[in-house]
Amino acid sequence: MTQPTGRTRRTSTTLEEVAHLAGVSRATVSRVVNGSPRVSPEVRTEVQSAIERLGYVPNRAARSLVTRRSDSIAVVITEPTARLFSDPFFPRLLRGISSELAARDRQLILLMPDSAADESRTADYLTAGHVDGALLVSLHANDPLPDRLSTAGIPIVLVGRPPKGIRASYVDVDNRQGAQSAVGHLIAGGRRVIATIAGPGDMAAGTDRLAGYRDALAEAGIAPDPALETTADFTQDGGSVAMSRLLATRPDIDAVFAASDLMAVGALTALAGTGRRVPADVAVVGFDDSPVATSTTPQLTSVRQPIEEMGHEVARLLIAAVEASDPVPRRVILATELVRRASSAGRPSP
Amino acid sequence: MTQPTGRTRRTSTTLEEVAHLAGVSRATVSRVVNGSPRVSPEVRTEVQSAIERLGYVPNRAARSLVTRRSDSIAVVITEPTARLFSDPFFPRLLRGISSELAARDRQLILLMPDSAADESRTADYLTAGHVDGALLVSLHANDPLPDRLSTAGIPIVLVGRPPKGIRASYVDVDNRQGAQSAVGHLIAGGRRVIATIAGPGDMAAGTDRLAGYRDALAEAGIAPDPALETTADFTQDGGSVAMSRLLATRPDIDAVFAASDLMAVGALTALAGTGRRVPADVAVVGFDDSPVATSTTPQLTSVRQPIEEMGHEVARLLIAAVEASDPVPRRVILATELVRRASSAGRPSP
DNA sequence: CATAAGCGTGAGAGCGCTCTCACAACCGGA
DNA sequence: TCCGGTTGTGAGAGCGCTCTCACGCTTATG
Repeated sequence: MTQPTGRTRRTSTTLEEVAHLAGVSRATVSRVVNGSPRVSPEVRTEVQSAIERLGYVPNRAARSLVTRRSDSIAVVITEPTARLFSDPFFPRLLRGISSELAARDRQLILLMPDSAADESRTADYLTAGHVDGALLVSLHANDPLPDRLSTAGIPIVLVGRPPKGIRASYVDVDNRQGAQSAVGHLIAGGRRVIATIAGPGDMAAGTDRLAGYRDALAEAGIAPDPALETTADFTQDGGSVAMSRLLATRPDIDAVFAASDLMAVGALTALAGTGRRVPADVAVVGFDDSPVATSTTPQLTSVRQPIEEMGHEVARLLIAAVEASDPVPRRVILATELVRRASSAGRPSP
Repeated sequence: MTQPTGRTRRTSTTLEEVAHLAGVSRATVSRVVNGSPRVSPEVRTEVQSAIERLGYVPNRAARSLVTRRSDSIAVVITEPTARLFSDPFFPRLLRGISSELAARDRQLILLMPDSAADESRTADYLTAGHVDGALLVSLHANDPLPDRLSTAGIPIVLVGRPPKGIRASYVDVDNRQGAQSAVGHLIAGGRRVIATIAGPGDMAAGTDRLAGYRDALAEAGIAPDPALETTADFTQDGGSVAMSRLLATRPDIDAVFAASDLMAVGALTALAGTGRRVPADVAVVGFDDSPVATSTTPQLTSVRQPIEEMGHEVARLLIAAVEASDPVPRRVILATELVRRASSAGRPSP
């Protein structure tokens, strides 16, 4: 065997070498590696020990070339800077996805386009067939990506309920139920003038949580009041401004449900600015149960989401879609849990 | 051409087809695609238009098989859960790395091992040659990964100065200088009894920031006092406990420099618990300039790190190492910037 | 004018794997 | 006993690409 010229190359062991050592053909080694049942037990163990002895690892590129699968999954995070950097949602989700993919022996290819040009390049990349499927993390309305990918035949699964008009599998937490339990908790604590700072109207998490808020009021027989509902952009500053706006029209508010912890923090700031005490004068509940919820004074009651579990679920769904090439969209909704802390303690005298 | 049986397959265009359309050989198309200079201008444009017309995209697997490069880079994040989820460092870093890799047409393969078994599997994966190099993000002391990879000939670059004994390229921020400027700012504000809550002694960021603290005191001619130095684990609770410990021995403290914003938040809580006012009685400065710095009352003065830039730099360094197969370790140190906010306002009467 | 030296291009091998097909060995039923 | 079926294994093609080598042509050099 002639040694090629040029720089050192780590020549890793090949199927051929394993086959030779085990005294069988390449095909048989391939069968063992891929778990085909059509191999006699004796030959199987013989091959396995050869693999062990040589430290053989299949060459992904070669396999990929013939199978036309890459065994890799793209995770696309298209999110404006602000939230991406302040919300622990993304690392937690990635962790969940990562552990599921690792367990299934898939590569996680991360794409974080941060400009329009980038997004178009991302779409090109994905449709070029370099990945078996894609997980789309935080879709904004009118994002052309889902359509482009569906057209190209690339399986996708979305994290969070997609904007209207997009037909695709997704995994979401039960935002509506979570919000309802949060507001129900406020009502149970004796609050009656309950405002909400909802999320953007073009995001499912925004509208669903608002719906849950209304559900809880309806269930308690409290009439809804548009003056108690406002929206913000999930950020702290937005929450602060929204709270001030609410207080200006309804100074008698005794509780507020914010659709994110960050907005709840903003609300706390605004409330403190008007001299109101939390929870004595106004109770506050957030959503997400992010770390910031325990760094405020008082600590924030919040709705916890099973984020890692979302990651697992979304990865599982995508792998199933890739393997089945089964176009029936599925959705998985995960339950939330209310975490009670000081910011929503019931009022002493109801 | 016979159509293979089985499910639909998206057959993408190949070099062969482009070559045929352009009336040249595969080799020439390959030259054009890879930017070889040995192609006449006429042929080049002819080929390019054929590529355009067919929407040709090279098959990575096939290329990889022959070049023995994967054009993909692993990013390994080995970090205990707590910090990963509360610290926006990671998403920001990933963004920086991602944009650099995308620009250089490399895939970002994300690995987040979350158990010992996982870590061993990660090492196996990396040494199997599936990636051209690896970026190791938050190395703990005694991590065997750098050594294993170096031995296997996989180029690595570290984020943050590595623990002693590891010889590898890395990118870090100037922790020492950053800490020094923070403490210098406290001194300039008239503070004299300045404590520090340092990070863990086995992390470079911990020891470097402590050194910067001492530098600033020395420069101002203030004698160091062991009773004013304590360490914590970069978490909020740790910071709170540490602050209480400091106050117990030195109730006359008039300023504290915490080596992370989270610890600074903990310190704020502990200070409030003893009735001390910030900044009137005690000034507080953090490190990281994370979003939490603006959600506290008062807002936190902090040392900002160019995290995205770190991501860019570290990716650049790794690609250079891969291409040059040049084993000379390099290090790049990036400057920090002090962001002044209310928590460290100078005292009215010095 | 002969020879050398470039330059642009094509032919063809081969990267490591999977998968189809052929085939030998063995089985049980008529 | 013969034959169709099953089972385990091997031979060999070929996935799409790069890269070496050879070749014909043009241009400088002695």
